[in-house]
Amino acid sequence: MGNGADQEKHLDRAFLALADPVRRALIARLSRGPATVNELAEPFAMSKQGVSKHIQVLEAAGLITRSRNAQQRPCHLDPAALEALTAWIDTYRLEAERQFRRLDSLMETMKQGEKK
Amino acid sequence: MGNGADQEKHLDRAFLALADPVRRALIARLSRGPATVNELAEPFAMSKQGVSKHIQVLEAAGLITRSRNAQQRPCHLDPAALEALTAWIDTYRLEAERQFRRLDSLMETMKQGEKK
DNA sequence: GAGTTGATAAAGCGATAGGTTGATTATGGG
DNA sequence: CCCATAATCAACCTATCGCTTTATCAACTC
Repeated sequence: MGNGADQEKHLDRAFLALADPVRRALIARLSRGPATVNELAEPFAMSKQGVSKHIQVLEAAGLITRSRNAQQRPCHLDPAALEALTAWIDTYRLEAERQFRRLDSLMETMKQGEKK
Repeated sequence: MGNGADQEKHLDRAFLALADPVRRALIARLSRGPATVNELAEPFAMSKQGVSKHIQVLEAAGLITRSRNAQQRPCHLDPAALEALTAWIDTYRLEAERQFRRLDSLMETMKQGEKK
């Protein structure tokens, strides 16, 4: 075990974490620097507990890490975790683009053949 | 309307579409070329209707498009849709990395100050 | 036009995501 | 020690997700 299923679970959690406007807004905020739960919750028309849950989702997905400063537990965005996601997407985007180019040149070849 | 809420909804759908191992496998398959529902469903221990639903999720998210060929409705991966997602992620990843570098050079400056 | 094949629609079901409120746990200050 | 602050836990509710089975639609074949 732990072969690829864990990776799959991790991708599940990471992409699911991005599939929510509140969590994306949290990420946007955290990209500009660390912040506490209270700071993160302030702009939202939502209970602090609700935001705290969103933060836990982001943490479980590995997209953010947390430190400690007295009672506060500041959140930090992890760029490497984001990069892992773009890497996954790009694998298949690039493959698809390669296939398209292959098809294009095939059609070009066929068109040349017709002219003869 | 249509200001930014639609974009948010679109990102919701797109990232949610990626947050499932079956749908990611479908994307992986489609990156190597178009395929019909039957072809896509074949490798899965799941009803064809189940796979069809997954495909509809991918289509609603704009990640794939569909054409028509007799009774078949082949699926095609849309690389541009994938690129839009990496673009969103990279916006915040790059910003976060910029902030880290800024912090690093600040700490470097402070260390130099101490030496004096 | 009757049958066949590819794909979807509809309805139902268990699991879980996302939100609330109220109680509880740390940590620090006076 | 007592109190305030930061954050989480626990229980609960509703909506949605993922999947199944049954029935239906759409396009071709003979």
